[in-house]
Amino acid sequence: METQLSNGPTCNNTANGSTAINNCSSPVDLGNAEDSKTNLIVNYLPQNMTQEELKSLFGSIGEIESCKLVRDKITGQSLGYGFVNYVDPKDAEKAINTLNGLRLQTKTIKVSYARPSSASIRDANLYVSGLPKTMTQKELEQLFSQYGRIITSRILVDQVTGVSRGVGFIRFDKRIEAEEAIKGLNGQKPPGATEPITVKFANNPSQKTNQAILSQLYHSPNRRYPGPLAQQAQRFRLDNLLNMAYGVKRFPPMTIDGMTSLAGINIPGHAGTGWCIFVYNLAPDADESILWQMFGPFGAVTNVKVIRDFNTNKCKGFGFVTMTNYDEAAMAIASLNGYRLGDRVLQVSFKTNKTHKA
DNA sequence: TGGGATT
Repeated sequence: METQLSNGPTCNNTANGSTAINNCSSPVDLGNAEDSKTNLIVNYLPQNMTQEELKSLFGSIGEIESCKLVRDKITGQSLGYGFVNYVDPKDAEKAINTLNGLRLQTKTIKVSYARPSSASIRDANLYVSGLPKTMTQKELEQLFSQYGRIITSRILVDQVTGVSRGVGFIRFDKRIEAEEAIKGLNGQKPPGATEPITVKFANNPSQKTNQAILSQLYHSPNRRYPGPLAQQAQRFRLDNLLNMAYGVKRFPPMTIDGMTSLAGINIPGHAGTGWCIFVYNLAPDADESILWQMFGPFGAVTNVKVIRDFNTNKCKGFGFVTMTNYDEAAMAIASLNGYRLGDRVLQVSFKTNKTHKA
């Protein structure tokens, strides 16, 4: 077993082999008085963000009527967006003004009014390939805007060079608009282009998630899970992120649910606080951040604690991590037990009732 | 040949 957190806390990476040019158009105003002015959709959430963290963040603005993080029905993985419905429309507006564009980890979240849920707005996302490498996002939108209202657009670029990969996405307001755009533009040459473009419906996001999960579960040799570990090693939880956000955004202090109240982790196997994991053979200078970084990629982590000597303040060699979901905790244990951190091989298991005296 | 916006 040689799973490695190769670059440690500062490991620099992005999710895949490509990144996108600016994908955030500004939140749209509601043209329809019947539309809700309290219900928001929040996009581009970090993969690991939990519903509770979403609620904590948006609850700092005002009273929330309901809040939902959208998850894959099968795997439970976050699909990276959610809904926040406020009691007061003024708070919804304030949340857009305050939180839209907030950077969380590698993401820049987008906060906008949710459109009324309707079958007509589903599956309205197009995959476009064969674009001229010189085509900008604005030009792409101009090309497609004749077919309807564009909700989002994006052009994928090479991660290293920043050059367009000739591939993009267009999300229309309505599926019927997307259908018309396919009819009108698939196989056509854009103005000035030498090659025709391909326009088709994009894949469904949850399918990809399922593939990724299955790949992690069944196709990784030797119980290694390089996806989450290598790609998401630098992920921090909401409290870290909010500290960063304070410097930029200035919203009122808040309590992070389930984090400040979970200091007493010594209660063995205590029900209701999640699954407690014992981590052994940490270095004397280990701190909480390394635990967040190692375990965060596997799912919802509510608490970490490094046990330190009272006098020296050095780590006694072990610590604890609490995770909300059993399967995520089990995955973390399977992946991280035997993991080499520096010159130490960690032992990771569910916490038992043993006492560990050092 | 590819990000992730409708509960």
